[in-house]
Amino acid sequence: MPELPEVETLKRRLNEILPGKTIARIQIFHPKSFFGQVDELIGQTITAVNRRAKILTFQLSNHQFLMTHLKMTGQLIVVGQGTRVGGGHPNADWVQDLPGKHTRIQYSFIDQTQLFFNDQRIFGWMRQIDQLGLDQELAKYGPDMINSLVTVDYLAAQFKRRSMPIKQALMDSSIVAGVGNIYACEALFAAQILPFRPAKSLTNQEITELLTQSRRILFKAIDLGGTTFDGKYVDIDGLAGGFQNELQVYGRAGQPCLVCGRPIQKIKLGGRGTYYCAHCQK
DNA sequence: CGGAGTGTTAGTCG
DNA sequence: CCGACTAACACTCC
Repeated sequence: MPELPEVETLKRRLNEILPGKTIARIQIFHPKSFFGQVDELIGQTITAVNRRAKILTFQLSNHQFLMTHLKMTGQLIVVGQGTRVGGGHPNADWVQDLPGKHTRIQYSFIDQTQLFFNDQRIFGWMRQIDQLGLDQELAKYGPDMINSLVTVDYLAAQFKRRSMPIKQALMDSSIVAGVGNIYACEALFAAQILPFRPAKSLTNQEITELLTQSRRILFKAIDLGGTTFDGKYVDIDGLAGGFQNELQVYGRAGQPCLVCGRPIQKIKLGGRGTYYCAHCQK
């Protein structure tokens, strides 16, 4: 589930409860889910939680970092005295006893609070890393779409030398970070641009509109706490978001376009499900 | 049983 | 070296 708005939502929630907590114990249940030195983390206090692209970083009192990418199915859940806070991929682990079937790492803090990293498909990871390593990792990413560093001129320069579909260019994190499959579909619909158009074919006016709409949608999704698909879990306080009610095209194949009434199309682009309106998007 | 799923990266080829 | 394309990662649900 996690795209930029979901990760940002998670960051804000974690920042309200994790700073000041000291790691007492770490249990790794799956070797592919953790990299780095556990010893660098034990006894350290979390001072802040930050986000860049879809990556979360936990800053520690010894100037090391705990870094995580949830990929498709990762979740972070903090369980305290009668409280449960977190976010990420919505599934039954949100409500079940933890550690559960998909718990890959468990952090225990000295105040008895627990942090669980659950990840069904084991694409996600957490790692211990120092400042230099963190900088090197983050250097692979273009600026966040919601960062003002992303300008029409910047995007135009990137797009004009690429023949790949604009949707793939929009989702290419080395060009611009934080736009995943859902929000790419939604932004292209809002900007009235067909997803398979070569990136280099966009006019400056179209790029301007795409940038404006991408930002608007991402900020709105953050305001609503992200997108939660599985209806079974949307009522759980503190975990679910509300943007699923705002989706215009994603997941609506065959249903009427909310603007013109014609059926929403679904194709595959770069191996990903792509939804659009053949009439409204040019 | 086959296919699809909210993300990224390694490898290949031109 | 760059861009385009594909497979792979591992698991659950429909």
